[in-house]
Amino acid sequence: MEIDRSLFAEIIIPLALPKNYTWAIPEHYREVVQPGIRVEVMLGGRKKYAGIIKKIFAEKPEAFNPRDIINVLDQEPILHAEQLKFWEWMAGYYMCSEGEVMQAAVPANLKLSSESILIWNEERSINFSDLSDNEYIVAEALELKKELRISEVQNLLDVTHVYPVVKKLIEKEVCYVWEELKEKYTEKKQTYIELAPAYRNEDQLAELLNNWSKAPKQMELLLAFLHLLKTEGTVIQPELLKKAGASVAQLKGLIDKGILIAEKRSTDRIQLGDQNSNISFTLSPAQEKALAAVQQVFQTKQVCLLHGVTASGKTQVYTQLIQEQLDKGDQVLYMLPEIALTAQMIRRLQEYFGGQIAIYHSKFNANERVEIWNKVKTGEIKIVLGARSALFLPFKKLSLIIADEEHDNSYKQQDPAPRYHARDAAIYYGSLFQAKVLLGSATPSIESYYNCEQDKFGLVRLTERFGDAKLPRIELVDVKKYQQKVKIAFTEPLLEAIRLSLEQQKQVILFQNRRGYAPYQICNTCGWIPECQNCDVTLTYHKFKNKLTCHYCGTHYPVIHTCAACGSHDFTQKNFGTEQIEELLNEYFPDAKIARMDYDSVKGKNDHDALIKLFEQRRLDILVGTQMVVKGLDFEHVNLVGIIDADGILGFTDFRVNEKAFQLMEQVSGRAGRKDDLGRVLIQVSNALHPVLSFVQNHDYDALYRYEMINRKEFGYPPFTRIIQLIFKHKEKHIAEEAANIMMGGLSPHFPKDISGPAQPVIDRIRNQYLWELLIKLPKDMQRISQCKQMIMQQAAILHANKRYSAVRIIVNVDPL
DNA sequence: AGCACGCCGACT
DNA sequence: GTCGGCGTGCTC
Repeated sequence: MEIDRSLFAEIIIPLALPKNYTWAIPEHYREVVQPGIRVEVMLGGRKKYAGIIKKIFAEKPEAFNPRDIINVLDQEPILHAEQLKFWEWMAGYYMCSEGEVMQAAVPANLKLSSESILIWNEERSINFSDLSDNEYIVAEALELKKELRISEVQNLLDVTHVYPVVKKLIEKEVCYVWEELKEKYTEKKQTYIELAPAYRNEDQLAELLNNWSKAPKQMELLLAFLHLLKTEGTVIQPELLKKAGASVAQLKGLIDKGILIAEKRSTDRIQLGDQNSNISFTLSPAQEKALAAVQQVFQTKQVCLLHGVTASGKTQVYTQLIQEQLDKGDQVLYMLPEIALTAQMIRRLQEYFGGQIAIYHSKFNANERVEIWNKVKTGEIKIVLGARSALFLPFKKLSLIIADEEHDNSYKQQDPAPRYHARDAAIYYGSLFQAKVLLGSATPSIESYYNCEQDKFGLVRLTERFGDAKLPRIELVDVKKYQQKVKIAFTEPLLEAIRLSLEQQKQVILFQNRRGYAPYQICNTCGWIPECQNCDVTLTYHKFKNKLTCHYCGTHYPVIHTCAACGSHDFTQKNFGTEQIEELLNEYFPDAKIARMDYDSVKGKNDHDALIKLFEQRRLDILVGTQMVVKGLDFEHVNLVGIIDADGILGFTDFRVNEKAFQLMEQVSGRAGRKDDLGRVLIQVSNALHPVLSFVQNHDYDALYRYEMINRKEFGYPPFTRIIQLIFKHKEKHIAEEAANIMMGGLSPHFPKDISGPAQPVIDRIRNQYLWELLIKLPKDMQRISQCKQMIMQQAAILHANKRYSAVRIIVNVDPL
């Protein structure tokens, strides 16, 4: 028998396949393949993908005949072994495929796209008599060039639909389709302008300038160049020409004279700039103590929670820790929730670390992301400041991960799989590198605090605000005292407080957690409330757009004037959104400069930064906003924060109400007051006895924690358990419900006490799909959890084998919080 | 994710 | 009679 020396590779391709597929490695690629290298593979009839080799083995699979790899795309792996391990863990833990993890992890440009190409069929006898005019044109071009892209065919023809023509040509065997995998990543080349070596010393340059006689325009240009060189370090052609208002010809004059040189080279889009500007700063004694305590914790524990009140200067502690890693030559990942990644924050860190820091989040363009990817891989980039997606960067020698604002829900990816929690995943990822993980928050999540109590994480507190600043005074205003029948937005005490602040030339932040103008409207005759057709959510009136909007799915509706239930035309608008609050403020304070910050008013990221800048520079007096005003912003001159409607915050339907309400109110109030002025926080509320309010008033996180622990124990929710949420989706309500309950039946013999059933309808219906939910609450027992996951997969397979339920989509969400 | 295969409504 | 809708299933 012939000895089979063939090799095979398990390859991850960016698809939601139930498992990884295997391809054969042809003889001539044997020497160059290794895990982490991308290869081009064929899947199905004509589709090609760039997949990543996970592992290489010699045993031929029995069940199928692997196809050959077509091509090897890299000379060296695009990631390290740690990342592949991390993907595997994530797929297992969050119950998704490794392909889905790859989708989330790898920048689009490292995944490849296929572009169809038409190839001239040499075998066909050249007889064009049976072709139409358009077909003839294309066929002729094909005969000449042998191949054409679809896009080129488009240019050739004067019709909008090229596909029918192409289809006919293929049928008539004039050509066939080939597909080319094309690397989308193109290096950006730019023309750099530099001084010619002869003029690089001061004397030579001075002499040149002093003896300048002709061409004043060129002189001007040269001076502009020197200025840019001094301020920016490097000079690129378009910037120089723009700044000097000069033409290419004038620049060419200087180059021809041998004074300047132009060089085209690929730029690094991320400006790594100069090293460490090292603005020195000193830690306060409290910060010093906290830093030492964190270091102490890291001696014995991998994870440390830094519980520091707002404006206690956690960032300075981080900075110090980051510096330590840099001194060791290691890398650091600093994660922030997307919303807190503001220009203000970035600027502050760049001041400390100069060009060594790279910013990374999903809104970056693809080329930039690839560059950062590569530089993190080689270790050239030491610090990455990024949102949750930065966790997937191919770090080489990571020694510290910071997850700031650890409690923030946006660390959890909800929609496309992998439904991962970046804070939790960071702890596993860190463990692969023996890296330490620092969680920071002024209002820690209950589960993290619980982990501290269980001695799993270390806990360090920072209870003093930086620079002697005091915590603001928090006052409750009982709205019931000030309003008659109709709900009002502003009580007299709040108006008075705003007036006072404006008189003192101070700034005011008003917080209202509802966008739009009026959150809902109600028919005065029968009480009918307009709702979204998809989501069963009340529609919010937006005055500016003059539309009703569903804040859940984003659908717009024309304004409704006629009641759908009784035909009455008499509607009342209830409650206040930020839009209306802003309008009311303009009436109350016509002279104040007022701005609104919410999802509708800040479209792009730049609008957001611009607004913050305006406020920072005190060009605005009052800022009205939703949650957006809360995150990671420090303003020097705010001495009043008003919470318009605390009832709205305390009345969420979520079981985490209290935790969320505390977080929101605590974070907003943190915006008030600085060293010279402790500031005021006014909370308008009708239920002034709500316990959370007293926790907020006393800034007493521990009291909230104890209160929540009792609540959670009653409901059997985390942190005592691991939760797996199963969502069943189907067009027909009862089929989704039945499927959910059958799953429950299948699971309950094995996990009798863990499942909360029967299935519950999920709050909303999205895109005509009905959603039913099952919750499984498991003790933190590794074996039991993996047993349960296996059982879920098994039951799902059984369910799908039944024709009736084969179209039920099952979404598995592990730790759905 | 594609894409082919396959089974029921409005048209040259 | 067909063209074409999108529901279901498979891809190493």
